[in-house]
Amino acid sequence: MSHTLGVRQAQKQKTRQAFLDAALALLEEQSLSSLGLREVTRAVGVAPTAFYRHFRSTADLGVALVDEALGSLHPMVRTTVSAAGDSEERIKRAVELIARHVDGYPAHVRFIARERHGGVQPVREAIRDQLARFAEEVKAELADDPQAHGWNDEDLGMLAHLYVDQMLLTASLFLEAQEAPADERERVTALARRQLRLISVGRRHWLD
Amino acid sequence: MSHTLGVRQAQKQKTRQAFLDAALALLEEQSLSSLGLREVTRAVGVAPTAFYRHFRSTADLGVALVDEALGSLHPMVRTTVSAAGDSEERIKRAVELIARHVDGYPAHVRFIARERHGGVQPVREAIRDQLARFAEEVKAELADDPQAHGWNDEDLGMLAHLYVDQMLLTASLFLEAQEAPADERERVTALARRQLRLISVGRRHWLD
DNA sequence: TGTACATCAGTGAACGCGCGTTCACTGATGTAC
DNA sequence: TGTACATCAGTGAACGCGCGTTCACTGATGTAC
Repeated sequence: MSHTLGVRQAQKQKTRQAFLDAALALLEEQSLSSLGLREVTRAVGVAPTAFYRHFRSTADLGVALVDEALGSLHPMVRTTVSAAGDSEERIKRAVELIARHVDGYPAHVRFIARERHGGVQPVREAIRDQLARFAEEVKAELADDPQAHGWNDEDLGMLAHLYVDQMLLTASLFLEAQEAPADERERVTALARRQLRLISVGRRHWLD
Repeated sequence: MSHTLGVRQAQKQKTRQAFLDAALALLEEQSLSSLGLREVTRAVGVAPTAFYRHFRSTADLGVALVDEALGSLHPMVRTTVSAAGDSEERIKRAVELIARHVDGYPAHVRFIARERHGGVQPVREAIRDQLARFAEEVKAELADDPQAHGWNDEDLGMLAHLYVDQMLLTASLFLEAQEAPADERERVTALARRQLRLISVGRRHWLD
């Protein structure tokens, strides 16, 4: 038996989501540190004061956006790393999955790439923590691979971070490619594959 | 015989530099997209209207900062890549050079990391272009290395981009480490070395 | 070298505007009996 | 089921403030003769 929310709670959540959506849209063309409270409420269509019923500040809203954005990234990372098949096939699939995620959630990707090094400390910290959790997940996934035999914990962590950073950087390249001539997408795909291939080679001969 | 600037020109350049310095300092705690014109002039100690004698807008000032910041990065990149010695020694030296650059120009590093994916388009473009030039330089440097025998142009480009991104990411990790417990620096050093080592291994066996 | 005029970096007053935050409010939803 | 009261998401007026930009200005520096 599922817990049904009261009408009031449901409406509140709906408004909250409207704030998150509106903010994310506005953030395609600016940084969080310049996002105005009134700007967001205007986009949602409520009074400025309604904002305070949901968030203390735009920084607070930003932290909520981090959870939403990296939540959607979670399944992608898992699928990417655990993709089956031989090395070349896995690389192809991984890059494809990244491209598809960027197509599906461009604003989320942009937000994370932008605010990871952005001007709002609590948001930077939230992203750092979430990415660290990601890296841990990736590390666990890597440890299961027979190729990881003989690897120590720190080496696995290093590789996991390398993959996570590489994914994010590739995602942001795909994002830029969205507003570029059509062949840019293929250039990014080729580059990303090549880089993953080099990491694969390094991985294979790490213990030589 | 060197061309000496008139008093007027010299004073103007001095004020312009004061604008750049003040802006860079203010940008340690916010993004360019929220930097105010009056905020900068207040920090410099001139009237708000003086700003327009030097820049059209804060975005324009941002582009000027890109040139300054990546200008200072230039020598570092060259030295890092061309560092002599065997592989392990080169890696140690490279990571050390990055750490030293971050100590010397923390605000420059922060600015580039922040605005690379930031909310101001012309600045993003300026950074992208400058980093592309960097990658070209690194590529030329790599091509001179005997290890590059048999590598095609695209593979060299891929490796160059990988190094440039890796350098920037490492630099921004060192930056964060500045306001963390002392041993964080060593953790970053160890991680960066390990990652460069993996890239080295991949590079060595690329043509296997 | 001295004089008369041109240039132009920096000034200071003024403008209209949107900002974040406060406060007492309204009226639909929730709850106790 | 009906009634009386409590809760609380969203309102709307008001505030003081700093913003970007305009404009005519000043006075030191530069230039022509």
